Amino acid sequence: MSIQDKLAKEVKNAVEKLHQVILPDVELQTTRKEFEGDLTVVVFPMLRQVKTNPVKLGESIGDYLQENVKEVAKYNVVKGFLNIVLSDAYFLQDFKTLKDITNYGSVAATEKSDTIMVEYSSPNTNKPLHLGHIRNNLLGYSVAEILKAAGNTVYKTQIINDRGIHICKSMLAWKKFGNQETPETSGLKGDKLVGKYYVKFDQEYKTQIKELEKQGVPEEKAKKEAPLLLEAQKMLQKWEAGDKETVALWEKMNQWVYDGFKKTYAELGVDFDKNYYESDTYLLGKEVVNDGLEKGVFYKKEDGSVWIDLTDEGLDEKIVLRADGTAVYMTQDIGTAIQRVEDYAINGMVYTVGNEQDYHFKVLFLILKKLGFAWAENLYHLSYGMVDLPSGKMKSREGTVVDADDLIKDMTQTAQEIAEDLGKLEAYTKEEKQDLYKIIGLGALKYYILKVDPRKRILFNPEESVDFQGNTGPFIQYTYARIQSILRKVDFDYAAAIENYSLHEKERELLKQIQLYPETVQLAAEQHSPALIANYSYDLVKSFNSFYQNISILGADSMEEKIFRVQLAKTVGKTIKSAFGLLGIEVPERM
RNA sequence: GGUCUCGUAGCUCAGCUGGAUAGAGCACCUGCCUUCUAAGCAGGCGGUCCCAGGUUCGAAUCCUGGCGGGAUCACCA
Repeated sequence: MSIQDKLAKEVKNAVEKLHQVILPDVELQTTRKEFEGDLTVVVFPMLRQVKTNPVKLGESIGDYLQENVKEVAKYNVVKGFLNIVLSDAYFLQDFKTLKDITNYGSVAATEKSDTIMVEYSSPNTNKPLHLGHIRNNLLGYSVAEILKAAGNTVYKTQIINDRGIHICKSMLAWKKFGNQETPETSGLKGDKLVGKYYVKFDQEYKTQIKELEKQGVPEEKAKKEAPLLLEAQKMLQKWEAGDKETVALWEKMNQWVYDGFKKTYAELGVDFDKNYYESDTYLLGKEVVNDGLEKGVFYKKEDGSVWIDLTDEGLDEKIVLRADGTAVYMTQDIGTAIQRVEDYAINGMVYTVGNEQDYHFKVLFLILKKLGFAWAENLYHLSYGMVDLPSGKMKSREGTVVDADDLIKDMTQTAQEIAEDLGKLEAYTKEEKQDLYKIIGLGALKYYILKVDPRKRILFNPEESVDFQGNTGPFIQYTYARIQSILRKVDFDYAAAIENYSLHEKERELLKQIQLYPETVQLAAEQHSPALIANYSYDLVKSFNSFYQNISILGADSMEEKIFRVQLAKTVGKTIKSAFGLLGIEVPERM
């Protein structure tokens, strides 16, 4: 039983004994820094049932606890707040077991655990990844890791949008203007090469529209009738008909893109257990829709299109199959969801997709529920805000994007400049340094993105580079490196548990912070929020640095102190590494 | 217009399942490297928690109504 549960129970006992009143529950919270104490009982709510003054009641409960609970050292009452000071013995005892737990903070999966598939990234195959994808990737990867740590079995996946008119645009432009250029001949990364032709298409398309307008064609009509667009549409039809040449080109160019993505994912440190391709799953969706039509979940309009009526739920009607029988976005997502459950026996899914699709997922989840799937109750749209630039929205077609590869390179470069300025790394080889710069640069970027609430939109200003000081990734990495440095210097055995020890205020603070880790992981999993882990890491590290700067570890007076403080430092290091692992951020042994 | 979402210090953000005097970082100002890594620590400056009502012993937090930003309401994905 946790100390919180134990205290809550004892407070109930106390009130029952002293006032013959049975409390429904007891509110316990961590004591605010300004007051002396570790845990605080809020007395106010009890006044409804116990007619007395809050200070007196608090004091009588405090007396009872001090006498009957061995972990309670003393107490004080301020207004209606009963502040409880826990004994050093309690903290030491707790730390004794905690310091040797290998996966501190994580819970192993059991038979009762959920099996959850986390979808993230899910790019189109016509252009390279940009900053928006980075946010998506980091969030999805991190939430997957957090769910794992919280005791779930997790599969990571992405759905690749490999079909549709947008791919045909790149293909057509390459065919027309590409002169058979390949990643090898151009030296361009595959996804960059394909993206180049996507932009090229748009430029040519716009030129054609202007020319048509000059000839007196209205803008709307020109947009629809530009020869290039018509040609792209024709290409899509050929693709769907299985035209050999078109399919071969499609395969070739998609492969270029996959090769490019592979590199970016590796740089970012994210991975997938399974890829799904839209071109594979959209047909299954159609079958399911037809089944649902028989069951009466959907209905057919006169023109043959299939719809679902969600007006009872406060939503609109939504199309699930076109009049010509072809699949829409929704059809494919229905099919994909069902395919996944068949493949992996999952009972829950997390979709990491931008908040512009809130409505889509609301509808998707409702449809799956109406189709009667039990697992539909356990679907979650991890919706996140867009990443905008000071100039506004990022648009691939207009070239106003922060490219993922470029950004990673820039961050590494900045890390290098700062490190060279500080000049602490002279002793290392070129390769070691380069690795370190990447770890730090990526640490800065990942932390910067993950520390904010996913729902909020991020304004990213490339001019003001991401910080490396204060509440940042490098700050936390630095503390980790510093701890490792201390551990390397230790020349005595520090395995023995310390008892009968009087805790320093800073040690006590730090211990309390360490104790919070497991519940933070659980909360982060419940809320699908890496930000909670990031903020926890920061608080822990602040606590440690204050401890580190104020009292000496290796220079402590007694051996007992030295041993205990080294144990503390080591445990903090372990916790930082674990927490950053959940964020997908590496920690360096030195920096 | 309907729906969803965000609004906290000059800037970036915590806090939001109601609790004490609203917290960090950046920026600005003061101190601290002959002793464990100063990417650090200690401190100062800085707030009508968008506004107005309501519920409550108690509201940044919950409810209602405004205001402002964003998203969405396609036989696009």
